[in-house]
Amino acid sequence: MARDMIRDILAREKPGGPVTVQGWARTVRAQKHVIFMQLNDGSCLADLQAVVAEDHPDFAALRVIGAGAALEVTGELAESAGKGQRFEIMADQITVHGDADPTAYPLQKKRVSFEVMREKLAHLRPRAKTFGAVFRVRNALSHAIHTFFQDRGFVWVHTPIITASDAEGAGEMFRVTTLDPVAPPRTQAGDVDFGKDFFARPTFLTVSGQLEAELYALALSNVYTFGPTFRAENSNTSRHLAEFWMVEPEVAFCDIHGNMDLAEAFLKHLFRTVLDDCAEDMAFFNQWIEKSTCKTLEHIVESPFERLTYTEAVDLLERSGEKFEYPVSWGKDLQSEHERYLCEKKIGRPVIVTDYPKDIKAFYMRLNDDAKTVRGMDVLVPRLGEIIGGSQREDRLDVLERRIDECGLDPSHYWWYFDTRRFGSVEHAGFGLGFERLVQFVTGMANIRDVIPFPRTPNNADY
RNA sequence: UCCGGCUUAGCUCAGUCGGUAGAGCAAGUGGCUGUUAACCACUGGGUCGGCGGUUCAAAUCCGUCAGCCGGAGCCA
Repeated sequence: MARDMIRDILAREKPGGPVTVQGWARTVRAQKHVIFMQLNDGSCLADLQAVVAEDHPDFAALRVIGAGAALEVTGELAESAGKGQRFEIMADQITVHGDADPTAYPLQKKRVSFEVMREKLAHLRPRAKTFGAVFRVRNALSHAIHTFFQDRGFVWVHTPIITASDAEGAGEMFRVTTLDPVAPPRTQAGDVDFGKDFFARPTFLTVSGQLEAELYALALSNVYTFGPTFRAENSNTSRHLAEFWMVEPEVAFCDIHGNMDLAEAFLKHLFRTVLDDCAEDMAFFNQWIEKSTCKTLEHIVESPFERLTYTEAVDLLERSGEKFEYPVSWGKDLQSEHERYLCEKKIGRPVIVTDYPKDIKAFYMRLNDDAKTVRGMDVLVPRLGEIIGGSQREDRLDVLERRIDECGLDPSHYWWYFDTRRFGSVEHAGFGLGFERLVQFVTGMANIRDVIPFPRTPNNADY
């Protein structure tokens, strides 16, 4: 008989008919005359209860089935005689595909902290309710990202994982090499000779696909990247990973205003989609993980985003009378506390701050006519602060070369990037979104390591 | 990487003044009216994060390394 997914069964209007469910036992409650088995197959948060009556030929053997066993149950779908669920299966045929020794299986009916699941049980944690919900929502967000861009005619560009450029000079990079680490070839000066390495030059794992995405935007007009990026920073926080996924749209013939419109529509689409399509999982997060998450997302979807220049934002903060741990002054980057004050207390909805001082932003952002600020933009949301960072790019060759020089970067690494400003340059803009931070924000999960299947952090790559 | 806290049974934790270890949950066994993290009774379960030091004696004091948590920096 064909398999029925629990999600589909629970969506039925009426009981009746034989069904076959394949899944894992969440708990088994064996009584003298009846056994209740709670089954989950990952298709949704809810379990389906299988009822084994006393006259079942295997009743005695089935009493000792423990949590974690892989089971296949066929039987009539009935209206539940007990409270707590609409339907249940009156088990007819039961196959135990794989038992789980209860003295050894760690996910028993008890609370296990996220830390333990992450450190000792990362291989089994997708079977826990919270992680099932996290990874279904993560999937829904990935899908929504592609849908948003594909529906608007954007081309998904697969930018390289291995790169020779150091992008924006932002962050330590992981070196990629096939040289013998014990006895690498040396130059006459005694340095490691990367000319003899696999690519005949030093190479690294990418820290951003933005520069490559710009090349493709200046040919295909609307593009986006969505893939893994790597930072070798020794960051030990609940918001950083050494390997994470990033979304980076890039649009030609577009200035910073078009960029802001895109970012606003993008976030609203993502939040609307999870609220609609992941209602059961989102209700779970709202009840157990972060009590304000659904309200916050609804509020963002319904609110027009406020747009302020950095100079206006600093002015508002200075006049606010609010005491900040870090004082505000023009020229310094906004701290998380400033960002949160702006959109939570002062404005009361998402805020996009633009036109930052050039000295606190990257070389590729377009210089304004005042020669002091650049066309960068940060999208700030309640509870998190910055969720998106982007800019209109510097499209003038002479200004770009000057900025590279000012930032102390080696222009010889960027000859191909300069060529796009030499041949058919046009204004263009884009932004970046850290995917795990998005998942974190939507689910309310406190630690970023719990929203990626296999977190990579300093001293941790066990699974 | 910096500051602070923490690391004891499978899990969550207690452990006084330094005298060699305790609870709840989970598990096992038995019982049980259709249960919902079922319930009731009993039972088993420990290299006190690693290494080193002080002491007659260390879970406890000191040093060091590692990890986790919170904050900061870096950033996404």
